Amino acid sequence: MNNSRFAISVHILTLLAGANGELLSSEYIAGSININPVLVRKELINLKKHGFVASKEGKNGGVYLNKSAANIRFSDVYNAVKQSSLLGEAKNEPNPLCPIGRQIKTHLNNLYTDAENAMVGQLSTTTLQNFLNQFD
Amino acid sequence: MNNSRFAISVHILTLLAGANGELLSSEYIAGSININPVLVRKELINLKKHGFVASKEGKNGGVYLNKSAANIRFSDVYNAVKQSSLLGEAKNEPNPLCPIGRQIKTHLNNLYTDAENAMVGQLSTTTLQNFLNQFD
DNA sequence: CATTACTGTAATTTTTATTGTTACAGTACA
DNA sequence: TGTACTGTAACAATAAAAATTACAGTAATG
Repeated sequence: MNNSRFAISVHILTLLAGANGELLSSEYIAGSININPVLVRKELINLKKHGFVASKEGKNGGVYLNKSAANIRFSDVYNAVKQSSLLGEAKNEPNPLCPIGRQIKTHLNNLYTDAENAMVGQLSTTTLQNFLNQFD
Repeated sequence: MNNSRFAISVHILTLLAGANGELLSSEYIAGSININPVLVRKELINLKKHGFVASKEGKNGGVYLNKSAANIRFSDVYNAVKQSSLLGEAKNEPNPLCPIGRQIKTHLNNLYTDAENAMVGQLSTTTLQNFLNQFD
């Protein structure tokens, strides 16, 4: 994860889970996170695509949770948001003439996959509802 | 991890582990990874600081592994290289007036710590020697 | 003892990624 | 028909990463 998209998505979902079905505007959400509303709307596109939230356009519109918080695991959020490899991808193309360079991408990918699976397994143990319950 | 430092460190260590004590120059290493030699040298500073490698200055100098490959676990490498939070830190400061915003950093940090621990646990199951053995 | 081949490191530039901003079309309520 | 939203595109600003240049320091070697 190179950017703060996971944190932003979790923040959005937590706000919505705490709103009890009430619609929240991207302006309001952005105010809580303290980022630009357009960034929130961009992130919402992705959260909608994955079925976590739905929105209502027009006046008095806004966003709401489209799935029960107890049925949203953090592994789901992670998978919805992830884009790049967990441990960072090398941008270079290793030297194919070097016996190590030639094969390292393959072996690194396997290593990364195992590491990521372990992490995702841990994330799957917590739901949005669990998370929300921690707030006073 | 925001950049490819983990991959670069692993690549360096794998080359050295395969070199059987022979000194490798940063130029040679950079050639295998296909990055700038200065980046290699910078990364070597860190690997030296953590005792994985040692170097010899001057003509015919170079770098060598300072620890047996079987005693270097990937979790050690990860810990030596890591700098930022695994899942990405939000740069913003959430709104302290919002009940969610006020507490989310704490709860997110706990979540991140658990996730990272799971991943590091997995990384600790593989040594540099295991990794090297996978190469033809 | 000068030349050569390295490491070590600082300073700077270039490139790429991320985040923020502006602008405006589309939608729905009142 | 005005107002308050979402949805998006285009672009600008900022930050982070990577590459480059430059050179001092060190050790082998003829």
